[in-house]
Amino acid sequence: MVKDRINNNGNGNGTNNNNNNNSNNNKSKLRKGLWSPEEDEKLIRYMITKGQGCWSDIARNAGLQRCGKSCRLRWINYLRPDLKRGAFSLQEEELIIHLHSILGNRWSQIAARLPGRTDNEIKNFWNSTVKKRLKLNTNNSTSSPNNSDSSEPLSTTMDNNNLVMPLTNNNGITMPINDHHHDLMSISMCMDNSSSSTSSSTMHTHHHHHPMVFGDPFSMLNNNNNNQYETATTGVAGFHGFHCGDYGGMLDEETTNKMGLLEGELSLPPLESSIRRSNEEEDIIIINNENASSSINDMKSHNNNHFNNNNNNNNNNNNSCFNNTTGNNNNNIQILNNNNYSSNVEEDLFGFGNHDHQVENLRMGEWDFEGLMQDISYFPSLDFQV
DNA sequence: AACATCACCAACCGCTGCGTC
DNA sequence: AGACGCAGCGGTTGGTGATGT
Repeated sequence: MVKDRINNNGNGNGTNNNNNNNSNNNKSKLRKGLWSPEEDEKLIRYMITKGQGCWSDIARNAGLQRCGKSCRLRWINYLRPDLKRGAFSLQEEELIIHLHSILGNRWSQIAARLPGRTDNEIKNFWNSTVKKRLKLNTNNSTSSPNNSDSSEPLSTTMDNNNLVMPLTNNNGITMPINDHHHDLMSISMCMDNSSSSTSSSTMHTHHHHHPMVFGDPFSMLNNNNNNQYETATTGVAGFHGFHCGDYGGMLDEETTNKMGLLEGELSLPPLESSIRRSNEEEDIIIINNENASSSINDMKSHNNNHFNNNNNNNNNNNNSCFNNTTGNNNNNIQILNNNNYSSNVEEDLFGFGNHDHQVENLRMGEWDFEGLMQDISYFPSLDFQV
């Protein structure tokens, strides 16, 4: 649920408008607080026509009395057309829990593995929902009394030759993990497919006592479970090259075939940012028959899902705004409409292009997934190669 | 109905890292 | 080398609607 809240505090400024800063007239004119629909429209128009660039320039040139930082946040967290919006699915929640158990409060890295979700969104979701739920679970079971909050990942422990995913972290949160479906597959999902060694890894998990939906990494891309396999074949672009082994018997043969996967082979989403920098590029086409404003309205509607396949694709692949094919090497993102409000925009329009740093950070950052996999590879019950 | 409290989440703040000059 | 600008990140705040009393 997303509320389009308009800030009406009388003077038209943000609720937190800081008028104390009189040393800089320009700054004092900058709006703060909630964004108005007009501001949204301005920003979207600008991003559509000009694409992404220096945010302070964008703020200025778009006629927004906002700082560049604010524009950037608004775009990334709210206006970007590839945002999924809506409630988190169970699968996403599971994934978030797992990723958090490994990454800690590295929200951007978690978000990079949840297509269509922002770090802010995940962070809020975690703080408002998951954390509480986990604490409840903690209270219902014995757990570490340590109550300090922590941004560190939860620890993993060994239990009788089985990997038992994080029991408690420093804040005493006990992960609701009694099931063995919390296995290495979840860890593997966190890995960057840039690693050649991991991409060829074969991972076996041995315990699938429950038909864990989480095992379907594509379902998290689409809330409509009826269509999850459609999503698997036509869904979010760039899901390639990451093979995670055993599906644990969760998919029958037909499903496997439908997904176009070899038995025991599964392509999982790598880092979203990695997707975006993939050499295998995708056509992203937004078609609008009306005018720019309707395009904008469409983008602003939270059901737009330009980048999510859903039941409405009418089995027409051309309708898919986000064609996922590993062999698709044409990389144009096009905004099309009938009113000359179209432009070929660079990839950056959707915030894709500006993740170079992020990609680098993710690859070079402090979290060494390769190392993680090596660290865990000696777990006796985990039969995979690194 | 009125008020208090809770829950959610958009947006801000401060900090860090990186690139450029 | 250091100053500066910018992007990005994570923590925090505060407004608003929902819910409880």
